[in-house]
Amino acid sequence: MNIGEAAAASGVSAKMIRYYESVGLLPEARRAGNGYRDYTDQDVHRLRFVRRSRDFGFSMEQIEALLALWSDRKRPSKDVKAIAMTHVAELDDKIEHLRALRNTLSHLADCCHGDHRPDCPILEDLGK
Amino acid sequence: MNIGEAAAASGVSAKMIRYYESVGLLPEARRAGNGYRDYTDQDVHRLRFVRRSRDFGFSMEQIEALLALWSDRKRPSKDVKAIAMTHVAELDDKIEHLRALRNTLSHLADCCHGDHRPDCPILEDLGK
DNA sequence: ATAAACCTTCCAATCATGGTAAGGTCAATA
DNA sequence: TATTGACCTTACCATGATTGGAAGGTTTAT
Repeated sequence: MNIGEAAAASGVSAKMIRYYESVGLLPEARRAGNGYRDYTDQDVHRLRFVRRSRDFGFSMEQIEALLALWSDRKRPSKDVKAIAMTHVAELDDKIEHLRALRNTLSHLADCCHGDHRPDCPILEDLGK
Repeated sequence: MNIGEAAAASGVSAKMIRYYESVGLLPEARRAGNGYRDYTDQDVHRLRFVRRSRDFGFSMEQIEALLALWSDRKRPSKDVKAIAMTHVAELDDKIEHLRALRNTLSHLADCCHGDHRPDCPILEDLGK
């Protein structure tokens, strides 16, 4: 299977497949006689795993660890859970941070009459 | 005032002050006789404005627009409010996206017993 | 035969920030 | 006065994840 077909089947762009290989997240692909990368269904399975992990917002470092655990049929589930819980905590932090920003900004905007007049509590606050 | 003093007074690092200048977010700084950048209290005020805008998560493009409005004493407040509301909407989108991820992942983690056994619904889901 | 659609590698850009290296300047101290 | 240390200058390199393009080789279909 060409890289383009593997990309279409996995949802990971050909660009990213090459990139993941170059940084060592994925092993070097086998090459066909013409020098083209050649992928199996199992490779595509792994690519989909990577894509789904990315969709969950895991960092490449975390994905590397998850991939290793995924390949190890004897891994203890607590190792996986630890990575997942760490990521949940990271997400909680980000969400809380954004929520606080959003509320402050929204409050400022509510106080701005938003018409042709120049008075604006938003700019006043930013200028403090 | 040297760039270091301006950095300390504004909370924007000297690195970032030079960077903002290089990309045109800030005008080129006056130079003292020795070639050092020279800042006034008003410059520091502007730097603080930029820093606070960054703290709010505004993009540099948005900050550029906000700076222009800030400098224009006749600006209509609705122009400012429009930028702020756009950013609130962006934040809402991000928050909602992260919240959905967080809940899905948290649910998967709840279903993982997290012990020495290898069975793990998290990896099972990622492998789908 | 030719054109389109692939593939290859290499290089550059994004955004905001930090680091570092090589060199000039200024202030205080031995 | 000489030196030291703390500044400043410009110019690169790196990050993380991704996209874009150029230049060139291969396959496939017309």
